[in-house]
Amino acid sequence: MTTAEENYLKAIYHLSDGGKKSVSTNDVAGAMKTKPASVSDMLRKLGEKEVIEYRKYYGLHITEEGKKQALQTIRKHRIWEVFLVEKLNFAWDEVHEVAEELEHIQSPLLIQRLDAFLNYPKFDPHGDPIPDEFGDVKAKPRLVLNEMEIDQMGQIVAVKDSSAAFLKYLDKVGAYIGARIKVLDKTDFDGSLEILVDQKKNLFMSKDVAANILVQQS
Amino acid sequence: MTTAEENYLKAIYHLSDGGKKSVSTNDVAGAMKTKPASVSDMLRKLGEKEVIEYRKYYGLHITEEGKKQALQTIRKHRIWEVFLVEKLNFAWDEVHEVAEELEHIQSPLLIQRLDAFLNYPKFDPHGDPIPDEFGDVKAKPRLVLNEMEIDQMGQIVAVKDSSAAFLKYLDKVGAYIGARIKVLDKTDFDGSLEILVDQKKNLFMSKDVAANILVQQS
DNA sequence: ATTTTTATTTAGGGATATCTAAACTTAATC
DNA sequence: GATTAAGTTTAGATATCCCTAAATAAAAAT
Repeated sequence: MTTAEENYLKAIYHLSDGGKKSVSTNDVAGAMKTKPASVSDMLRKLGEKEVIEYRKYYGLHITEEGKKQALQTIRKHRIWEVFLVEKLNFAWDEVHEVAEELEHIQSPLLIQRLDAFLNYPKFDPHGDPIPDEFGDVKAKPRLVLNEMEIDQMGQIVAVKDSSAAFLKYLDKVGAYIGARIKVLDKTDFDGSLEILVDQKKNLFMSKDVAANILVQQS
Repeated sequence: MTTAEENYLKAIYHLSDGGKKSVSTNDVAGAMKTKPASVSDMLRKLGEKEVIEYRKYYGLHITEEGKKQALQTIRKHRIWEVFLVEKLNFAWDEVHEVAEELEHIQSPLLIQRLDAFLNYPKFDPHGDPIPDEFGDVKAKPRLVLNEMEIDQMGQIVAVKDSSAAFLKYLDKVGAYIGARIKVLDKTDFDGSLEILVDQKKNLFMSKDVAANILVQQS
């Protein structure tokens, strides 16, 4: 597989939501920032390699083999992201571009050793799970914000209370679905928390608020 | 610069002995394991980019700009080698291929951070010097083997005594010009050393023998 | 000084990955 | 159901990097 093929396949995997949905030529062109004409050509090739099932004019489905290969690329990408953030002190929003290059290095031994060096991380700095070498993905654990420990990081994925008042409050304090958070401090006395949002904003939050925020740990 | 261009320029830099010698099309084809016809094409391109000075049928000279760029690629290659050996426990003779890929990752920040992470190494695992970010190369320090400290590594580069008897002795114990060594132990009493050769062979050596072996430190 | 050998370049072609423009298929609208 | 719109594919180009075969230049040999 060439670098371009790997990138297409990875995009297709994401667009198909892990193989669940059918994907169109235009979808792929959008994701890859190329023209539909270029995509048609690539889809024909990927079809021949049997990593996708391609029917002209009707879009494509990723095959089991395709999924496996896409997950290996995703695995490498996310392991490199962990390395960049944890060892080289990159910020979590600075790593994507570089990981995009590093993921194409061809060396099973390298990724195996790197994984060990990083102590077999299960999630990347964005909170996304790292597939294992067989392509198995751990479901992202979800928990209520007030159950997190100090120094744990995660991403806000949902709220329990979706009343206008609550959402308005979240908006006011700068929290939102997708925000990356880190628990800086917890007060045993009242269960209140101090949270770092997007690596910049400090936020004090009562237990009652935290109990209504669902977080995906990383 | 493309990956292929970077690789050609690096090969040219080495073949020209750092810009001292003129290089022929055939030399480059040999080093790159491509055909001379392919090289001619590439030389024209590199000439247009003014990293080499190319005269048809008469070979080429690398330019100052070319040297600078080649040294940056070499810098990246060697820094990655240090990473692979020191952090990921690769053997020094396993790293070249992977470093050959890693050196083409385009991110000045990455190499800067990696350099810091490795504590600004001056030599790669083969004992070759790592150019700094301006392309300046430290001369390789040479010293007599018995002056090395415990745990220091290096490469045998020459002998003071080149008598047949001495060379025969070296051969017998498995030491040779180019051998990679590490000082495992030193005995103060008689100045004798215990040496690891090529990461496998243990060797006891008297002070008199060690005093006749020149080593390049790394 | 001519011939032979060696080195090098040019010409033409294949693979990858991209593009624009034109053609075609399917879906949507009237 | 015909027309229009949207989506997709094909055709033809360009750029990179490689190849083989043929042509040409330079060096070596007679």
